[in-house]
Amino acid sequence: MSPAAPEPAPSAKPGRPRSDRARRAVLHAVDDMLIEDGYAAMTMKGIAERAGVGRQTVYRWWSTKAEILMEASEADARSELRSPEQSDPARELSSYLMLLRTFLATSPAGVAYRALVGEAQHDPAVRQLIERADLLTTSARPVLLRVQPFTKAMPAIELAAAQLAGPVLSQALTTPEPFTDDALRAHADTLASGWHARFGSHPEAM
Amino acid sequence: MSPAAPEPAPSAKPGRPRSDRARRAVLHAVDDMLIEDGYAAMTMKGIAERAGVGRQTVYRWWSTKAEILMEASEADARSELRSPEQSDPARELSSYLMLLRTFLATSPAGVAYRALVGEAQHDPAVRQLIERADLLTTSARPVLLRVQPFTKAMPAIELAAAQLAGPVLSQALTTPEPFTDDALRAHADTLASGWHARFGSHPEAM
Amino acid sequence: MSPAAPEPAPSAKPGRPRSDRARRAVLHAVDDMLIEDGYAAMTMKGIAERAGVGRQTVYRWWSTKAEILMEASEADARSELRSPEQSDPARELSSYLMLLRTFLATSPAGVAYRALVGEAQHDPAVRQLIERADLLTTSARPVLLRVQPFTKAMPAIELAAAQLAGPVLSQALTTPEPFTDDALRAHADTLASGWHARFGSHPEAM
Amino acid sequence: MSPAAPEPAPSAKPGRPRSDRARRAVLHAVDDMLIEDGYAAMTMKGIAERAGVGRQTVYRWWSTKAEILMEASEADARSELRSPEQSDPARELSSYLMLLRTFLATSPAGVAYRALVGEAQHDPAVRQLIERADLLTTSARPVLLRVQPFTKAMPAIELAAAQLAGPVLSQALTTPEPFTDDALRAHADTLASGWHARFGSHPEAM
DNA sequence: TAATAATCGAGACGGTACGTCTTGTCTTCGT
DNA sequence: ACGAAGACAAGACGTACCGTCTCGATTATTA
Repeated sequence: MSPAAPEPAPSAKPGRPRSDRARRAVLHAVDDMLIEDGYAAMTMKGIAERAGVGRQTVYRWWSTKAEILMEASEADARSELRSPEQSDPARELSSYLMLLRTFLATSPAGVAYRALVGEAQHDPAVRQLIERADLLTTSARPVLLRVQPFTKAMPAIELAAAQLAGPVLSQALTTPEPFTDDALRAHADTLASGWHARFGSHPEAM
Repeated sequence: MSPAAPEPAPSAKPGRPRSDRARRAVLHAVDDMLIEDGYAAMTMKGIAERAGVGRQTVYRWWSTKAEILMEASEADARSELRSPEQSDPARELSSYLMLLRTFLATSPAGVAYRALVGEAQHDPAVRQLIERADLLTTSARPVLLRVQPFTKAMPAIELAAAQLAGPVLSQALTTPEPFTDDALRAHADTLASGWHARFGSHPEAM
Repeated sequence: MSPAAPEPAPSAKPGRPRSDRARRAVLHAVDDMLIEDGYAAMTMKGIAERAGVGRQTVYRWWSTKAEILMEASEADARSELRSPEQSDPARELSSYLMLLRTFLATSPAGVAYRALVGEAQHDPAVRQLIERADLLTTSARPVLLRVQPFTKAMPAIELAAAQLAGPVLSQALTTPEPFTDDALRAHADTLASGWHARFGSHPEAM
Repeated sequence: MSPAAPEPAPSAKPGRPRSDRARRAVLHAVDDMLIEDGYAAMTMKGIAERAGVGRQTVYRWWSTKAEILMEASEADARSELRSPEQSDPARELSSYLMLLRTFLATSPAGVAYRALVGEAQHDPAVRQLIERADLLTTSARPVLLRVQPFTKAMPAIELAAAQLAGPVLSQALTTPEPFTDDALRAHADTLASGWHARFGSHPEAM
């Protein structure tokens, strides 16, 4: 009887709206399959089947498995790399380094990131995704900004971030064993010294 | 009586010996195709056809295209990363860094190395090849050994190599632009200072 | 209101339906290739390419080239072996024999049948196809049923069919020259006599 | 002077003579493999390995597996199809038919013959081998010659052989079950009657 | 006693079909 | 219009066999 406003949705577009159920199913499938089978064994076909979703639905919203993986893991990656503020500058560096090392070595989002960096070496489109995300600089920046006031000559943030995080990423990508805590502390010390730190809250400093 | 040990054959195996012509054709094909088409577009089928070689012949001697690429580029990579001795320690570090940066950015062997590091993230077998080669430590070691006498506290070679080369490799793998010469010099300075170097203040120290 | 038999769809299955265009292209390709190149030179790969069809599409609907060939030629074979009714029993036998001889020697469907009998000796699956089709008995039966009333002791249809058609098939499979018309008439006479026929000399005998 | 040229051998050729050991090993291998794995699964490679013989050695003496199989089985086939003389003409025909049926159904040489007839439909070279051997006429001829005096109108030997043996071969090649003894006796009777036999030396005849 | 020559087993060679897999597109139905 | 199902053309995968070739070793005849 009601005049029946047939306008159930705030979405102005006609037709059936995108199914959020399908979107989440795909993202979860990708997350799971990466851990269970690895990146190489993941296929668009497999993802669609695992998600219980039509193949075309996947292709409609994403071009490659890398793109899906990016969307599935980027938020996690950023939040997991948010290094909490520390009591002193030396700790800022070393606790960030440990966070990063563990993220790359064991976190699902870290595994995803390594896979994406790998794929970026073969596929220019993935390369752009990785460059845009720039996870290293992005995650190191807050730490460096907190440490900067205590140093006399830290270089530009981009270089400093590479100096800080680059060795850890390289290690994760090319060697079997990640750095120990001691190694990371030594690395932090080297950089702190190199940046002419006066980390003056510590009386003996320099 | 018999004056000679009856050691007649250096080739003990029966059957037709391996064709060196085929081996070289495959390695050259891989080298060329990587530059022309990129790693992803390279296929075992394509390599065999390009080399004018049977498919089975490729599979007989190599398991994956990564393995071929490794054999094709490893020697080049090692020789291209042999950093010539410099007049002073500061130059040792920075000229190695520039060599490494340019190798990764433009050398065919460097492109191959990046592709292999990429593939190592997807394939454990390639991962082992990369770990065994350990190009960073191997190439940085001679430089570090020459610099070490001038520092008071350089850490273990493995860590020092990662500190030195890691940022350059990470940059090459994840960002669009390689480091400038200035940035590399700044990085060298940072490490030298961090390692408590007494560079040059004692020029006679050499 | 209407009871409305809710039988809207003959195709209950979801998904894209089978392409009849692809099916016919494959069957035609097989027909042509058998004549042009022979059975041994036909390959699943070649059939797919000749038909302009994906390889998987062929394998999806047929297991072997023999299966395709069977489907492509069975209908033709049956219709070509339908021997028209004759004015007298002696003619029934001899005209069927000539039909069969010429079918096996020159008809494309006859060539296909010979190839399939050949393959049946190597592949049990093809063997079953051939056994199920039982072309000899099937094609001879109508002839024998028309002749039977004029004989006193024709054996069971299966044996009679083998007696009638077996020599012609054997000849086609193992010797260079097919039987002449005279030979076939002599064969028909032998069987007619052997079956104690009182053919036509006594038309009222019916 | 020369006390008899030392020419002990009909083999005038220089060089190492053909190894009879290798020849027999190949023939045995083919015999065994046909029974164990079937014709289709036999390969030149497999035969060589099974015989413990080089691949080239096989190709040196035979072109195809069919040729080897022919050499391996022809002698057996001929001797197994030598039908012993019987006490009366009716028995001549029926005991030959039973011999032939059992040969085709169960004898290794019979299996080989069926495989060769099969291959002959695909390969003209094998076709010629089969035509030259003409096993049916060859084996039926002695029987027919012994029976002929007792018939008034047996056709030419080739046709008579096809009439006699053709149904049995066709049955063996295209149907699952071979003929029973009764069926073969009925077939013999039909032909005998058809050939106007007077088999009359036997009072009860006909 | 050597030289010559054809054989032997072994196994790599360039090719090519096998049957399976994944790709990205398309075509159908039901919601 | 979207979503699921699944067929479509294309083409790489790694394996098997093809028939040829190249080895070193063996076994004959001829000089």
